[in-house]
Amino acid sequence: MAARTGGQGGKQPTINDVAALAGVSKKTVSRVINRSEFISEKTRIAVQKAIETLGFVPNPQARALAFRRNFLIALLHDNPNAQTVLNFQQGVLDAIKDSDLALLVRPVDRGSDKMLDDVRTFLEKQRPIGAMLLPPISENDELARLCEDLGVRYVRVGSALLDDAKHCVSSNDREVVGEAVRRLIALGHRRIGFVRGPAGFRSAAEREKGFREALADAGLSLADEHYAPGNYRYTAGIEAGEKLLSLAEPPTAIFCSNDEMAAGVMSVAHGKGIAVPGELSIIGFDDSPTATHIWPTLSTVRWPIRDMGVRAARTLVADFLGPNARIPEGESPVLASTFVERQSVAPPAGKA
Amino acid sequence: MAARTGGQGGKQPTINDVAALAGVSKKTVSRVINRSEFISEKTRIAVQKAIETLGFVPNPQARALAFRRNFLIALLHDNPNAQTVLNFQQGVLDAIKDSDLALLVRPVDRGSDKMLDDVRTFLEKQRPIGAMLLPPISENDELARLCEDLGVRYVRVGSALLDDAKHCVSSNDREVVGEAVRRLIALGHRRIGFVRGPAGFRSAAEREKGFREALADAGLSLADEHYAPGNYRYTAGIEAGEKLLSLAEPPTAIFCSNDEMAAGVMSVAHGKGIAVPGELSIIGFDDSPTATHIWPTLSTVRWPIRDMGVRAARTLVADFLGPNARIPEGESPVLASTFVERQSVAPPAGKA
DNA sequence: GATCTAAAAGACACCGGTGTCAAAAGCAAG
DNA sequence: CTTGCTTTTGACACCGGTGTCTTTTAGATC
Repeated sequence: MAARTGGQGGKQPTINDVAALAGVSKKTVSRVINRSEFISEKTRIAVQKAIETLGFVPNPQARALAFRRNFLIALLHDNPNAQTVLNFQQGVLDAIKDSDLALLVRPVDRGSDKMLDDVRTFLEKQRPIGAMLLPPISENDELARLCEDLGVRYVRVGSALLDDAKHCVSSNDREVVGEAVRRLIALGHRRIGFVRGPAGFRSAAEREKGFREALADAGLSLADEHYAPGNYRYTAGIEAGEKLLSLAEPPTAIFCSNDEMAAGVMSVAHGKGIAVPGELSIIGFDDSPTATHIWPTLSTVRWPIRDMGVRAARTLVADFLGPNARIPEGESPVLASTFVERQSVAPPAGKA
Repeated sequence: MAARTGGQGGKQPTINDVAALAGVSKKTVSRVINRSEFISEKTRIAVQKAIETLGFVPNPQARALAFRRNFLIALLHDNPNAQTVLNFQQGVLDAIKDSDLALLVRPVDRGSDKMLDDVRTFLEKQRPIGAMLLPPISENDELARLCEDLGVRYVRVGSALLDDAKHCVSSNDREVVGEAVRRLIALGHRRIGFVRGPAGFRSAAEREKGFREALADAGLSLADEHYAPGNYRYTAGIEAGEKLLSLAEPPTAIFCSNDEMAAGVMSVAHGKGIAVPGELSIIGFDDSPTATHIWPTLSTVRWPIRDMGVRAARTLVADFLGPNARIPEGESPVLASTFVERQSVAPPAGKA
């Protein structure tokens, strides 16, 4: 509600204007802006008034230059899943809303051999305070080292601990996948198929581990023929569905490493006239919008991605976000994913 | 492939270091950086060499300060559709990839009464060169005026011309919706339902116009009972589906103003045992990932959103993007949407 | 009132670039 | 070798803030 100057593209007032109006030196104004404690209440109020009268907003470039530090944090991602990126982004923005920070978004191409150079140039140019690395690029150790070398703070977001807690935000995917599988087993499923994520993805490996552990705990194991590779794409789900559902003894339930592939499996089932969930239960992972937009709605694992965005921002720049953003010493960087049961899961045929 | 300094968080070289190494004044280095023409080839080469030796990267904050202009462009959005935002973002990044520009992302809450103040503060703080407004906030005239007042360039992205060509990028939604509807009519459909987008959205109005025009051209009209309101959400699609498919004489085809609502209508059809496309054809709008992830796959209108991102960036800052980013005088700011036919469309029952 | 001390305010250089304008260098013509 | 002009280069102030150090002010004590 600060009073405004005329607008009309007129020049923004500077710290000098404020100083002149308040009848103090610019350094004093600077002290007020930065909440210095060595300033008398009377002066502070006078300066505040001048600031409001002029509608003064400190120039962040000048501050950045003088502070030798930019009030920017960067989000680096190479993500096939738009919703995830955007939700995370939203969380970060929630966290930095009332601060002086702004968010810079930078997609990177992990396939390119110039990737490291690109990121280096970007970081050298923009000099953000810190960078947040989303999976799968968070799994790249060279990238983390690069940040370290450049003096840029970083946080790696992942499905498992990738680094020490100071540089890490993750979720307990493995356990929750286990929970989902135990649910299938409890319903009576014994032949449970698995569609894997792409090789080289930590998230894919974690989900597979959780899956196998849960089977093993129940004295079951994953038959080779019930295993399908994948790459997190819909088409891989189609292929996996074709493979698993053409078997003489097809699985009665299939766990897919993400929702997109689950949607692919489901459409193969529809095409073959296999009822979901009557004859086939399906579980996905991500709780993407697709999960609720397909029919029947998909049971899946919800990743606390927005909260992870908040947490990542706090981990990175708690010191810029005010006292209640501080993360208590020793607090775990692992946030809880949850299994969300929807229509796509039921007891196997003949067990209802 | 520039040679690197040691790294290790050591200080970045500055323009002074380069000048010293090359044995010239810093102003001369500045000329090289900015490709000034008043410089001899010999000096230029010497300076270039010094730059490469040191791995010098100009400090953008200092430049921003001296130029009185920040090398940032902002993307303002309040968008329910993550994929759209991200695709657009990607297009913008394609366009600015080899430039000095960076992208700042800023979601805004169009519901909040502080929205204008928030945006104003943001723009005053960051002082981007320009801002891109995505729908629906692109339809807000006050926001455009605010940019104007603050001397921030702007581009409004929309489904129809919202402003003069200098401030506008749009797509020809109306015509393409017409094309889709004509296709339905050509297949033999006569009872065609319509699910509308939210009131106050220009895009929703455009789609409805296109729909009604095409019907009218064929001598048909939209029966009141075949009309359902909506808000672009899946649940609205469910409600619309319940309404339209419970009629004594339900429509044989339904046009939905976006894919999400189409997915809702489709799941109602599945639930009622109505075959898609055998007994009901469905068309959506957006070509979101959902469109290909549901079964049967959804016919829809593809918005050239990534291209619109490229175009928006060029419209905004062609002068920063090199000569081939210039938009030829008089080129239309309207990009072509296309009708994408998939499985969800067929002749009406009994007409096969 | 004089003296001492701590708190508050200011002077001035500096962050790393660019703009302006003057000086130097290069070159052709006289 | 001058002169006159154009091209190239440099000196210096400046963009709008902050850091450091000094000076001023206010209050306490004698």
